[in-house]
Amino acid sequence: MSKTLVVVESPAKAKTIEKYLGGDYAVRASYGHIRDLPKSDLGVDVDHGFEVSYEVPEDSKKHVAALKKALKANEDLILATDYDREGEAIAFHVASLLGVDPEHAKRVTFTEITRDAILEAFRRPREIDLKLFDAQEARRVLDRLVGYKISPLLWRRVQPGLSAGRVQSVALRMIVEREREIRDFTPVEYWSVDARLTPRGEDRPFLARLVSVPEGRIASAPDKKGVLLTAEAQAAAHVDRLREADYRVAKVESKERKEGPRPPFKTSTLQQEAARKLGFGARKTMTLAQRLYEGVDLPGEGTVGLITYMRTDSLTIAEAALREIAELVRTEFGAEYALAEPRRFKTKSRNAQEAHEAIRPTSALRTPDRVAAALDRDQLRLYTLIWQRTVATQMAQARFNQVGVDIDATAGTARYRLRASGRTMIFDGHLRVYAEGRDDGADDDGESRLPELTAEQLLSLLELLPEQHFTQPPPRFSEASLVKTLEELGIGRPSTYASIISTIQDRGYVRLEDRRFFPNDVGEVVTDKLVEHFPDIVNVNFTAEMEEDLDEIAEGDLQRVQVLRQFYTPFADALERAEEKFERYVEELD
DNA sequence: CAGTGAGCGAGCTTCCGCTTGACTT
Repeated sequence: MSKTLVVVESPAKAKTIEKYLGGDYAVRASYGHIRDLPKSDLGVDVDHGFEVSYEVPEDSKKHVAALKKALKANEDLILATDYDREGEAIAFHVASLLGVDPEHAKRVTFTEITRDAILEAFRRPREIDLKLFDAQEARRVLDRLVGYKISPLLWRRVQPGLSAGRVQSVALRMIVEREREIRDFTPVEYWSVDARLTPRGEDRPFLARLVSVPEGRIASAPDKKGVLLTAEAQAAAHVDRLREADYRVAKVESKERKEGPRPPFKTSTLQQEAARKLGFGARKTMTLAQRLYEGVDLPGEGTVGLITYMRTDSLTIAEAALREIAELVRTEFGAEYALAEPRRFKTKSRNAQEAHEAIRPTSALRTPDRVAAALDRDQLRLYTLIWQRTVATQMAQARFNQVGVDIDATAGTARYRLRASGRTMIFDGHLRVYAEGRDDGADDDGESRLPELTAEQLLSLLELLPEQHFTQPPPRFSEASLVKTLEELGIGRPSTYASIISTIQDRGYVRLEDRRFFPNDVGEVVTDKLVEHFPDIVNVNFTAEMEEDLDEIAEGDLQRVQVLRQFYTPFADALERAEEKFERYVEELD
């Protein structure tokens, strides 16, 4: 019987797809990239059109051998690697290593692993997109040139074993510059005044904040417009007059506010939430997620993958999954929690390639309770987080009653205004299942319960509470906030976020203390040298500009060699100048 | 003659992005 060999990246994915495709197909995994530039040479001929030499890394040899063997046992080859730049390159390299002409190899792509999507995709194979492959190769070569040309300079002039790269050096620079902002920060003092009030003759106290004084509106912080209470004496003068004032409700504003759920998880937000809510590092989160993805033994079901692919930048949820979640919400929580139409989310991140779905349970019906016995404690905690976040995306908005109360305080001719706000939940909606965690440092918005109040109502003053504040320096990066910022800048990919964090620590550039990044001396020295000699490359916009060029290659508007030459000519000059001027760093580094 | 030490030379480190084990902490 003649069968067709299908190649994907991941063995777990291979298993699932094989199940959907049935007996005519044998599905095997490449285990990621199987061919790369050599480890110990540049592997790029910069004088001859940036020609590359590839080799199969030692660890990939067994996988290539397995694929070759599998192709012998089958008739045909279909490359079903991810629908993105890297996936296209893997397809190209697999074809060429298996002796199939990449120009005529059969290529199939899909963005969700569901039966319908797979079967549909296999109905219409296409060819490998050579322009997209060209863009990938340009990316690969550029990263190699940056990394392998600059790093040796650091070995000679700063310390052996150091490294520089398009991604890691920008990450390091952000940490170093943040530290300097903190060092240079001068706190500015300012004051606020709160009044504890109660309706006259009653005991239902609430807090209101002083928002304007006779001279004008108060600035809530030094960088805001208005009158700033800069010293205790200034606040005290107002407090003295306010002590004698008459308080009266001027206006009560009540409106309903609605709040929708957060989008489903992608790699970066999963890492952020797992850090906030569970205290997991990025590496730990990814290892646990990998286990959930690969699957666990469930009684009666065999080995089942519990979540979709965990290295993704997509917010899309498959239609079939949306239907299943909607059904679950209706039966589990009732019709008032359900949506008339599925809620869909669009990614805002630059540079997203969206080859996969969002991270979601493979079946919402596998509730955390039902899988608990098959998971260890941390796996279950992470699964629960993913399950809740996903289900919440298909639940009704939460509704709040938002009340704002303006209060006039009159002391002789002096007129003051205070404001109290409160919020009560009318309907929990999606919050019944999941509420996003807050970063520490996020200010409590001071919203609390207010008594029923009406305009013209008279109030009694119970207490005045002047409070001293100081402006705060920006916070040091955590793993999660670093990843978040990198993603916003389009730097790094879901598969590399955790390793970026490791690299800058392994090199001794930074250290984590109380889960915050602090730069070490060597990190500061390297950053200064790189900024001095390679300002264009350690710039947060460098990757974005590179991506634009890569898009043009993929569109066929530019050639790989043009982009590389345009990059390399000035880069080679900078290298030469750095070679002359980059002074050896002599001071003792620990 | 055996052991020591100075001096020399060779070889290594490194990128980003795709993927799992294998193997320590």
